[in-house]
Amino acid sequence: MDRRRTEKNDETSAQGRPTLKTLAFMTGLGVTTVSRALKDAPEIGAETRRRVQLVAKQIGYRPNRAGVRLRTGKTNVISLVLNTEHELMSFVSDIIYGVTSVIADTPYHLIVTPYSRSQDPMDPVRYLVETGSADGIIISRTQPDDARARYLLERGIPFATHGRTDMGLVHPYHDFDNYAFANEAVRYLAGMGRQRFALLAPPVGLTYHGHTVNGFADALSEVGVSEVPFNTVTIDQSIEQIRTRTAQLMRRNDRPDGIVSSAAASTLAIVAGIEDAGLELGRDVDVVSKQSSEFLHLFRRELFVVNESFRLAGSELARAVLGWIGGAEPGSLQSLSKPGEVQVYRR
Amino acid sequence: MDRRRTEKNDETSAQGRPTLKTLAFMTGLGVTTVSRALKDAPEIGAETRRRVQLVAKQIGYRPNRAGVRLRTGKTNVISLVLNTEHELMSFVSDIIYGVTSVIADTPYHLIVTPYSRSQDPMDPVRYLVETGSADGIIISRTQPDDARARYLLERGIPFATHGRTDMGLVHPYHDFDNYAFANEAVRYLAGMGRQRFALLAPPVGLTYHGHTVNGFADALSEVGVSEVPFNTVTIDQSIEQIRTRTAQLMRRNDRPDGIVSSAAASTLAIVAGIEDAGLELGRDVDVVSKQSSEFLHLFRRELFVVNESFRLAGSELARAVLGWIGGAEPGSLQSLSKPGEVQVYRR
DNA sequence: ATGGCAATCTGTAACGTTTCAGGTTATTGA
DNA sequence: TCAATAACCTGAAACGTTACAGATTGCCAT
Repeated sequence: MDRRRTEKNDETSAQGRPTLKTLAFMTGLGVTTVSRALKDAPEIGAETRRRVQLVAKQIGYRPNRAGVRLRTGKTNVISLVLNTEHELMSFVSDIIYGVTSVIADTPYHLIVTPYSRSQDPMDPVRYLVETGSADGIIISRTQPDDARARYLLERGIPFATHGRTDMGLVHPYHDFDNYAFANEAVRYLAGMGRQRFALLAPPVGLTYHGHTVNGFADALSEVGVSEVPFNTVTIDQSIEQIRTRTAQLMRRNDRPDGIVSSAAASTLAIVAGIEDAGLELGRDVDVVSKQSSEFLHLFRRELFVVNESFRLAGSELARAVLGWIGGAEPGSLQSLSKPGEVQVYRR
Repeated sequence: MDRRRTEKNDETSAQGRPTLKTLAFMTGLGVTTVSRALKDAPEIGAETRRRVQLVAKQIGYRPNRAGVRLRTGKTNVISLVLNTEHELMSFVSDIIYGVTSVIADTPYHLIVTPYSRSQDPMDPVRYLVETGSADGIIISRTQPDDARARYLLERGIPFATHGRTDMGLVHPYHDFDNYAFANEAVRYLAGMGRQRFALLAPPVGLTYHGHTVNGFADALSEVGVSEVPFNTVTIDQSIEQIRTRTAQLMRRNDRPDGIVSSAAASTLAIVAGIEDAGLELGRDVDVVSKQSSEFLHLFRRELFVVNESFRLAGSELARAVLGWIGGAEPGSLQSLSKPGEVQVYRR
């Protein structure tokens, strides 16, 4: 159906929402002038500018996104690309809140672009670029050699990664210092007299797996304690797999007496596994875990935790992308969040 | 900057992504014909239709969203309106996954429109409608007399609510049967011999608060047991508030020996409160809790749980909105999810 | 042959915006 | 006084799409 107004050449514009044409008619100016007045162009007289802006405010003019997008290619959209299967629950909500809090007083909208386990992580990114659906992109599950980052860098599309890459290319990112986390966790436990350490690491392939493993290994050798490997189990595995594997581990003679866990949900499974093996948290073994929201202390108050804020990650990432879109140097839009103190709840 | 191609009247179109004009040139047809051929209009010859579609597929033609939107007003966008402060963590991620899984093989994009505690919940909805930013809207935290639903109904904007309203107006919704949940929870606990019940309810004002309270109260009188009121504390309160209040409650002489909790996160606090009071879960008191992901059994295996799937809610809501947009009767797009059996983990 | 009709196809205009290439005044300098 | 100039303003075109209102062609009944 054709939405054209009944009057062919209407200047009445009583109906529908106001456009530049409406403003032009109301102010008696040309559409061009109105357009420029609204964006503070210098060749518009100061009074005209004020007048136009006043009227625009009064009648609640909002630029039509489709018009702008068609004409300029600017979408005013930031896309958050998420893995539907793997992302941690709190990750998604917190990061969205972080992003939206930054985006709130800008014309940007946030669209969520999902991809599933089976898909190539490049698919959603390629889709966004090929269809020109976003001005900026936020990606997570970053890899050391990340095809998506390379691709986006090649086409000059502003983006930010949650986690760093390691390809010698510079781009905005936000990351949590997982090296420091794992390192300090080991030192903390060693300081309590713990000797044999296990690490439940992030999935192999993601950059922060390396960071975590390195921080862990370096601390082990620095304080002179040994490792009991978790083998192939990572925080990406199911609760049941982690629980079973932990129980196995805890039944060995050389079982760990200190465990470092990279995710709060996995820590629940670890503790369950410990107790399945008939051992007691805080007596037979201590656990330091990352968490992104304050709830582990309710679970077992013997747990030691380090907080990682995904809300902060979301806002930093949004700031980074907007910064890049706004012309800032990509290299200046990188941030690394340091872990706080290990927190104790036991009393 | 003007993005116009270098050749004023180019039919070469080697650069940029293909448009209808490109297709028209390649097939030797008019732009109109191509447009109609792609949407299977009947007045286009069968062979022409196939030819155009073949070429379109070959060169990877994708309609320009801005063009379509400007011309037709169709945005191909569904907006999920979220309260930034209150929504439960798992709620957000699961519902997004549910929505995106349905939307995945449609041209729709999902945009997340946030609003904060301080804002009128109408604000984001009004914004979406006034700027014509979405073809369909999903809202949560539904109230019995919901201004947003009324508003959207008035302007004929397709939407679906998570939770029902109670205004005598018909619109799509998805809801979990919280009446049944609370009712069955009480019956279950009463069946174990529990006598004095407390309910940690959803926030007053939301429709499902009423459902939950009614299901709870009806069961109490049906099985002839009494209530120990939680008073003004609801699942919207902070962990600490719930914990403190629970501890207070548990120190009373007529303390509850059966508690029904409407949210998993709150249940953590309830258990902490119970233990703060020196009591033991499973011995002095039993708790039935809703949860949206399987983790409470790891927390305390004495907990009884009933699962509510927000992923299902997300997909049902998306289906409902798309159905309405597609012309289905709003009344036919309502679904109510029944709680499953109370789950036991204790062994 | 001719008028009518069905089957296909097409050009134009319009959605709301921005850019380009001027146009109109008033003012300045000589 | 007159040309040059600055300061402001403007119409037209274009982004990619779809609806409208025809064109064109071939075929059939008369």
